[in-house]
Amino acid sequence: MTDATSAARDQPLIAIDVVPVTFATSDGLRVATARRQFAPFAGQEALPGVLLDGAELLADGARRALRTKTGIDAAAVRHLAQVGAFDGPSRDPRDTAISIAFLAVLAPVVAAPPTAAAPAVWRRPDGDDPRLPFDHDAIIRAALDHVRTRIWRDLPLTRALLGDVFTTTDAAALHTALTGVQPDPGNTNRALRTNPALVRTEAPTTAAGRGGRPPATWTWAG
Amino acid sequence: MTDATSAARDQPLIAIDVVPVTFATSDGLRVATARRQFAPFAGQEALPGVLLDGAELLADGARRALRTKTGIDAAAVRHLAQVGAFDGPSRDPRDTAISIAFLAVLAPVVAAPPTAAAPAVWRRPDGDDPRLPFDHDAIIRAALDHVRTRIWRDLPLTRALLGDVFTTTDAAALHTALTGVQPDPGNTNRALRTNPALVRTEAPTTAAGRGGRPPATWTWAG
DNA sequence: TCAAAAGTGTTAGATGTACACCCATGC
DNA sequence: GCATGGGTGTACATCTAACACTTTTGA
Repeated sequence: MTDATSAARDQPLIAIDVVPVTFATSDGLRVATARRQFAPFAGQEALPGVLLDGAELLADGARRALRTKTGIDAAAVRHLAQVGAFDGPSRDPRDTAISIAFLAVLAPVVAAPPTAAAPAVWRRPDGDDPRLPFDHDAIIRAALDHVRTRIWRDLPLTRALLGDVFTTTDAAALHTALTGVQPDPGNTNRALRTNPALVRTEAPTTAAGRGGRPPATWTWAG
Repeated sequence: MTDATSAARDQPLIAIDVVPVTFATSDGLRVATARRQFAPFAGQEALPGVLLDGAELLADGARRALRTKTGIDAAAVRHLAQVGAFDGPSRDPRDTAISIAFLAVLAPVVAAPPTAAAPAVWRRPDGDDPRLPFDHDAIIRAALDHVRTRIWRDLPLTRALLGDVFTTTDAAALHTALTGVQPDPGNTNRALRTNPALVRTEAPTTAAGRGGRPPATWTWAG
């Protein structure tokens, strides 16, 4: 946005790639991919992505990628955050392109095989699935790092992951999914109790436990 | 990087904007701007920025912006970090354009009026200079926020700001410049002494103090 | 009543904050 | 020696981690 010569129009393509993430205590963290329709890498699973439109906002491009590539509606997006811009000659064999990556936290979905209307495939990010094309593995790593460093500091992000009502168990499971270590249940409860952003609810403990005392449930103040 | 139709080429322009930052105990934090040569906003001070070239890496574009707009050579760049991508219809009156912003930490410069070869104007970020065009004020805010949240956690960044050899006073002044509060000198010294990344040096206390005990000097281990 | 799972209490260690006092320098 | 300013020691609060023990549920 500096030179007057806007004729210098051999710029890289601008792609938007989205890392769709959900969390549920039963399933842990999940990242969605979809089968690519077009070359390059047609037929392979990859992150949903689009080329940015002329007058489109970056966040709108991210929502469009979710909708058109995975069938996920914008209403299901609880949180959208920019992760960063990725470049490098090796990331796209076709054209030079930069990718602006977004993290999208979605409401957890019922486990279902991908259909034509909802072609998303949900996978564990640490699973040993086949590696993704482009630099999508690096993008997922950056997105999860974004989450790891901001959980409980970024309240909208945390709320998007846990939902409006959640249990102590859910919070502990999220911590385990992100860091790999499971926190002391007692300390977890105390951290939630003393968090001014949370209030305890009397909501019935949703799912049937496998025995044991049902966990406390929490909502967000304000 | 998704649709096969690479004919969809009415994408926004890709600009690279750089926030050049230096720190010195005597001057505090400084951000450089340069007078724009071209429309829009020709003649006004703004962050150095360029339109990305076709095969150019983002970081290379940032270095080119520094060189061509402020006369700062890449060798003076101690640290370069991506801050984020900025969009929005109001940010450029000419074309739709997105900007990928970089933070560039530079070796402190001797205070000198801008020349044709080095047209950079160094200003205090919190000063009441006239507001900058585009969304450059927001970009500077984001870049400084990037520094504030990473200081002492991101060692290369911290080292770039303080230099290879620095005094306890320098570290305290950096803290003051970033947070506005000046830390307890005793605690500052202890924090440096117990930081495994630092070693104490016997370097002579460079500048003549205004009286008072000269501060300890530190270097980076490894 | 037993096992499972969560909640409460308590404590040791680490970390952070504050402040009184001591030391090195310029004038 | 006196003002200036950094360094050392110490006390106190806070946060963190760990663990023993209690409570609530399902089977």
